[in-house]
Amino acid sequence: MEFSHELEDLCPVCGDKVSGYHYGLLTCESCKGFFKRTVQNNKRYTCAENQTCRIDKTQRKRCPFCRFQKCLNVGMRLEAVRADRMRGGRNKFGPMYKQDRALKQQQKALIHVSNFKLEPSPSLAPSLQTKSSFPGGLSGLLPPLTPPDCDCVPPYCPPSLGVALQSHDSPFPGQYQYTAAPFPSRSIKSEYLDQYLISPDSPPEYSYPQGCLLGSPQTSSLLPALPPQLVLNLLRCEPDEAQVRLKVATYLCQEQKSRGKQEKLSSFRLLCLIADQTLFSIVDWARSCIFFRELQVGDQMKLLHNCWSELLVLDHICRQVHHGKEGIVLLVTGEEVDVPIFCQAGPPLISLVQRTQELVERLQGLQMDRKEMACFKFLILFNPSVKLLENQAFVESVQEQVSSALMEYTLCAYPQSVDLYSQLLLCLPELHTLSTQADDYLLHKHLSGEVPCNNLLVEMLHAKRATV
DNA sequence: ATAGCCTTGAGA
DNA sequence: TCTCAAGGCTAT
Repeated sequence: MEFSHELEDLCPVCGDKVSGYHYGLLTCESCKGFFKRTVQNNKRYTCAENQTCRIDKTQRKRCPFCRFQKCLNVGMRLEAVRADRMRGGRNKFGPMYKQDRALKQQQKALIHVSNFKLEPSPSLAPSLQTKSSFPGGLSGLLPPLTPPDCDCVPPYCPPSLGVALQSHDSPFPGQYQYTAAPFPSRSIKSEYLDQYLISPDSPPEYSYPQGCLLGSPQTSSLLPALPPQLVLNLLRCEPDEAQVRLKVATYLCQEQKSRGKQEKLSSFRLLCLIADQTLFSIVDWARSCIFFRELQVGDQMKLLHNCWSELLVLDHICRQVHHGKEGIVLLVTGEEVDVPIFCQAGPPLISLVQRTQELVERLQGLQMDRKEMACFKFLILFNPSVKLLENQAFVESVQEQVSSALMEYTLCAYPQSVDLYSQLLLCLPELHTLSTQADDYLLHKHLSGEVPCNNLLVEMLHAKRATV
């Protein structure tokens, strides 16, 4: 399957071709060299603009400051640059590279056997195509062969938020046990920072260019500016995209298998299933989150009923912001779809897709990073204006804590963009509007019988309508 | 300064 | 011995 190659072959910093693992993750040769030069020579750059320069293959030379920031943001590791400049050999990251390779291989194999593609539906998208290489291939979800991986997936049970919240099992009990955390690039940096926080006596060779002036304990010494602990804690709660992708792909595979060869899903129904599964992963995420897990189930349900569609839209937007390919939407399954294809579905969806893309571009312009995304999710989840909360004061205090941690973080990490925090917050109303628009669209489709039943999406839709 | 290619060497 | 991610070299 081409798309997995495409995804793997792009440098997360500039989008150039990947040449191997360098300093913690797959990058291109030039960003490898740039990172090495910067760290070895302890270079300090400044940004002539407002530290939001877009870094791509053609523009990467223009602003080394933003390029280096991006290197750090995507997870390149300072400590992989050797202080003694010794050549050859292996470092401690070797096993992680190996594990990451194995995970990617596993994913590729699974997606390859499931051979799943968006199918053109006469009513929706007559020529729906993806970036994948199947010639006219969009031949439905299911492989003619039964992938061995699918056999271990238990039958799907009708979902319910209450059950999902109370159960300690995943919605896919026994499906995949991940004995070791995979190696997502986003977690590397936080791991590194955590480690650094624990052992401040062994600082990395490179320090962040700016010190943090705010008075949090960890930044009061000569240490480089580090994100507030709360932000790191929130980041640690983030789910691993690769695991979610694998879960969704496995489910789709199973679903299509039970459906049989004749009955193919329409593109819209397929997208509903994908959204449904994503929603499950969002509930799983919330359930395991700090703060949220301390709430009573009743409050948990009220909060989720209130914000599920915003979280779903945000999840989608995060993916697009970091994906960074103009005019192409990246699905949670890893599949890439051309934006115009969605527009064939008619005006309501065109407007939704366009507005979403505009918000994506706005956040890309602000170079929103994963820590800020993690804070956003909590700000949306912990909404104290939700009616009839048992513990409204707690919800309010979480929102306040997260919001001040986000402010501190933006000021520490991007001190030259003093209004970054407010610019980010200004995006929240648009996100809310988008999610409302998406709700309306979904309800309309549901009423015309186009949304699959036994669906968490539908349950949430009804629950939300009932409370409004 | 950049980036493509080359050399090195610990661990599998 | 082979692999491949480190550092090094050099034309642009």
